[in-house]
Amino acid sequence: MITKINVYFCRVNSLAEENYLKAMFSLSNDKGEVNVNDLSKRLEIKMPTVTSMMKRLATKKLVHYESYKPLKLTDKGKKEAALIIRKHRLTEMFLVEKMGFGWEQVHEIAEQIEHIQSPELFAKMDELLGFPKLDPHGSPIPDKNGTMVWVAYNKLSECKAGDTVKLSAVINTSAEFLKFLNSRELSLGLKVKIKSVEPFDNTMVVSYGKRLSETLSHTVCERLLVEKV
Amino acid sequence: MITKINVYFCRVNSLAEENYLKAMFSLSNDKGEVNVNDLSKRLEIKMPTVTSMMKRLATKKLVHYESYKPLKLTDKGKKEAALIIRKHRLTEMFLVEKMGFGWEQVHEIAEQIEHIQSPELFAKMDELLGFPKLDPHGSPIPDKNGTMVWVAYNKLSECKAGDTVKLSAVINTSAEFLKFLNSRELSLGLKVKIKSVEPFDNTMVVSYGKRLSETLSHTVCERLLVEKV
DNA sequence: TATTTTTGTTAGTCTAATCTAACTTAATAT
DNA sequence: ATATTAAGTTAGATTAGACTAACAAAAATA
Repeated sequence: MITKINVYFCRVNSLAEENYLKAMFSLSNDKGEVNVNDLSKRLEIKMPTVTSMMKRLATKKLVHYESYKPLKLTDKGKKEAALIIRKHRLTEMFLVEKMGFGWEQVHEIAEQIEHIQSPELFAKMDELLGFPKLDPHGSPIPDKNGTMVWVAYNKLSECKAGDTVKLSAVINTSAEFLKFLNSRELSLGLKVKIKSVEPFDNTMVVSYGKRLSETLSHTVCERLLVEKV
Repeated sequence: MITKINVYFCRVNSLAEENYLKAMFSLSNDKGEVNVNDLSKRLEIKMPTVTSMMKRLATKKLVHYESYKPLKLTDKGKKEAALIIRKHRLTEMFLVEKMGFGWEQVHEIAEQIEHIQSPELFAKMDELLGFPKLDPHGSPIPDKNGTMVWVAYNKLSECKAGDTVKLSAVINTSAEFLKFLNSRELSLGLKVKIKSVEPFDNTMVVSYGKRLSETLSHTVCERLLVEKV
């Protein structure tokens, strides 16, 4: 006799749990610590609720919890969080690059789709996007194992005349800023040569692609992250 | 003073409620009636739970509920259900046609994505798919208002020699059957002419596209729905 | 028609996830 | 150093959504 075992939908962590993990991940300071209060504010959930959830996540070995001490994700917790962020960022990229959404439209949708349980779906997005390492904000996309590769970027504004750099990421993306980048044909991966820096206002004159002399304001250069080449 | 009103996420019906509505819709008989028992079995949820949910859906005017009488969706309930089915079918089609999934892989994923709250996402899928009226099973896709257009189909097996018909839908799709159709270049929308019907076993000889003489078994003809042209 | 079976309901329990009120510990400021 | 404020916890209530056990109504059958 065969016993039927239903494994339709094996959700390891609930939707609520996933949201706590993700928020903790993004709020962690350099020591990996988070305050109950900050978490409470971020999630718009009252502190006692947060405390009780932390106790639960601790029994699941996702969080180190000790009364009155700062919260910390365990390695397991970090990995789970990174995998959710992976799904979020892949979704955002997919919506923008493959479905024609505007960048400002996709966050809300990705907030929901990041909870979908289907490794195949996200593997397919990854494939169709060409296995990107960074999303259009320049934030790293964790890999299938939840590993996030952080590259040490420099701001373009910190480079000096004569440097040749690769455009790798963008800080504090706004729809307007992305439109500006588009209008100047500035895209991630682009090689840019710094021709001169105006000492008065830190404006840079750069060349790239077919554009041999473009001027970028300091405000713009502060928001562009580059790798030296 | 401005009062902040958060309307981040206005989920009208919970995930559980949506699943009840969808199940009721698909179990409804010609009178639009469903039994508590059948619903309970379909959802794998015990009858008392179903009863109590029905009372809740009744207060939300989604279900007509009277003790010991068959359940019925209200018009409002039917509409909500149809909209979920719309999302499910658009998702399945999108996964197959735009992302390269196999038909057998997409149901599970669509079961989750159908609950995503984002009219924009599904409008975009609809657009990218060219506003399809039928999914690859030949099931109708409800429109944005939850209206489902049912076309009166005939089985191919019920047609006679000399008829020319348009292939419009498929009954009881299995991965194997769809593979078979692919291998013979039989696709929805295709015009097929019936050359002869073998009276012994009801096998049909048909021509279509570049194939001037293909033989289709009765089993296959029983599963192909057509419109006369 | 009377009995049995199936279907549906009621009552009460449980867990997840939220809340408020009251209390405790830690941090800040006088 | 003490008083005040901020941060964190405990206790207890609430709602959604599930369950089991027991009962009631309707349908099927003898």
